[in-house]
Amino acid sequence: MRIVTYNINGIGARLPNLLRWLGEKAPDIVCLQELKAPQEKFPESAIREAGYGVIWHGQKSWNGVAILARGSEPVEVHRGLAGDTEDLQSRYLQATVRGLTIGCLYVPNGNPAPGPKFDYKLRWIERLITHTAVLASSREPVILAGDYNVIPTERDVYKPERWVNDALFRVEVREAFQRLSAQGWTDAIRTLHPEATIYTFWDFFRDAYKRNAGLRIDHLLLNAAVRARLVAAGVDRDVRGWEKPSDHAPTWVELEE
DNA sequence: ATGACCCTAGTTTAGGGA
Repeated sequence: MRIVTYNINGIGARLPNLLRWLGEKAPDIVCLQELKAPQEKFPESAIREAGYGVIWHGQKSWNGVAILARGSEPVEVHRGLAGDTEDLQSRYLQATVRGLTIGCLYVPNGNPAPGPKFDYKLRWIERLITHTAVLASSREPVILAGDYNVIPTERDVYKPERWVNDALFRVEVREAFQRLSAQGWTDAIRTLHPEATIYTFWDFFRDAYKRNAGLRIDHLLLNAAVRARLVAAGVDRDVRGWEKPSDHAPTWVELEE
């Protein structure tokens, strides 16, 4: 059973790409981020015709998350994170699918740092940490899949020295990601590939993909109940080389049924 | 250090992304 996170950078512009990928890979559960579409403009019928049940939380122009399930309907449990009633950004959706709890998340970018956007990022991660505490220790299987906008370590970026002051790599952010992980989450890709250079994002600028000047910022965190079932993890890197690609590539785990 | 590119909104240039 394959679970994937994929920042598609605009579902309007990326729909042909997304449908091709769904057809070729037939992933079981897909978490999408950056829909960049209001609720009513989500291409629900195209997704359903491809064989997927779906829930989504749209937003005009920016953000937006969705959970797709092949041959079944995700059952929504949470829409948004508690802790800030004034936060209207669509960045968190949680559902149960085929016995799994799936948190689909899109952490704020946070640049420029320091500044209000960076403060919002740090606060958002704290709200996430509060929300996930009980999930980490749950005996039920839970996966937190998404675009974390966090480069966890120097191994996860092509030139770490260039990123030390960036909101994706600043120590406050890495420290917060560490505290989240310390609740009992397993970073699937890094656990199965401890030394490998693996990226999930390549800038549109400067031929970043061709040069493999990438970042690893899309992660699947597994609680102990899922960790026991983990058999493989990777990135559909070739999708980044398709025509009109997103700047991110689908990032996945394979679980025993 | 800078700017390179892409998406959206909605009319043409600006904001956001990372």
